[in-house]
Amino acid sequence: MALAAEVLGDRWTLLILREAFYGVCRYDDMREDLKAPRSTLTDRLNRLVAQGILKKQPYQEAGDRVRQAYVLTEAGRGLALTFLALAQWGEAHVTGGAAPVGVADRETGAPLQVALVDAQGAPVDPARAALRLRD
Amino acid sequence: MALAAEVLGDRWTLLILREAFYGVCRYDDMREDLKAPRSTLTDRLNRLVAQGILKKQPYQEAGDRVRQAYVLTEAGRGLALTFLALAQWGEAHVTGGAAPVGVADRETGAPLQVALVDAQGAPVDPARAALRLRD
DNA sequence: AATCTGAGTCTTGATTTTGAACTCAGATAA
DNA sequence: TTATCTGAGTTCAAAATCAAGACTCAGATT
Repeated sequence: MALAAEVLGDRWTLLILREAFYGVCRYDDMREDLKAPRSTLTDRLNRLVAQGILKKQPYQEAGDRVRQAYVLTEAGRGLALTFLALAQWGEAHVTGGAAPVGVADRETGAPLQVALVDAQGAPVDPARAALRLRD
Repeated sequence: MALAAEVLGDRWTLLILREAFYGVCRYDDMREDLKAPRSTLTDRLNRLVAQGILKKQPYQEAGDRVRQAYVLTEAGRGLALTFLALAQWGEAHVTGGAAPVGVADRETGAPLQVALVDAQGAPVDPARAALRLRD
């Protein structure tokens, strides 16, 4: 988990990833949303690419030259659960209970939750969880 | 989630919380584990206390004066799922697949997982999740 | 030829972080 | 009583990092 801390342990990186999950993938769009300084944004994006969490994807719009988009890689998409858990926490503990947002199914709208489950899918209290060496 | 980023968007804060989840709660123990500079550690601990994620708890060992321990509050413990999800991600994507650790039940040793589930507890693909405004 | 735009780089002053030394309060030892 | 030890911090100068804004560059448009 030390490496994971290396990845997420930065305000801008966290916000950039949130943008990426929202589907924002262009430099200037992120810059506008986040109001991050250019040099910082460039630095964080490059770092995320080097870490294999984002990748540059060339794209071209009609009557314009080729540009780069930053999109989540497979590993990057794997962080979704972490972000959802964090959003769920913020909702419950930061926003004073009067939670304005929740996690829901993109298509059906049904409410979803991040939870700890055992091999049979039965829910387990997070207090019971511990990191263990695999056999 | 912007506030959540405020909380977690810092390398030392993330590592301090990991220590807290491991049960380390004394200033000097953390300092030794993390090798963080004293001033930074003091600053982050105070910040976490101000944010209501840790609390100071006086304790006294035999033949010693009263000291402060830093323990997770209810809100702090609520971050467990986020950390477990992060650990699970690190395991799968950072540690190159050959994962040495996993999440398991503290008592029975049964393997556990952080997962996205619907209201009935059935697993859902994280790609389907979106943040939605509550009705 | 002049202008515009997305995506950067460069420069410079401001803020943060670091490491090392210093402080403080109570317990114990001499 | 004076000295010493320890956990838990402060304080301070030097080093690293960040922010804001100006500058660059390449290709499309006027």
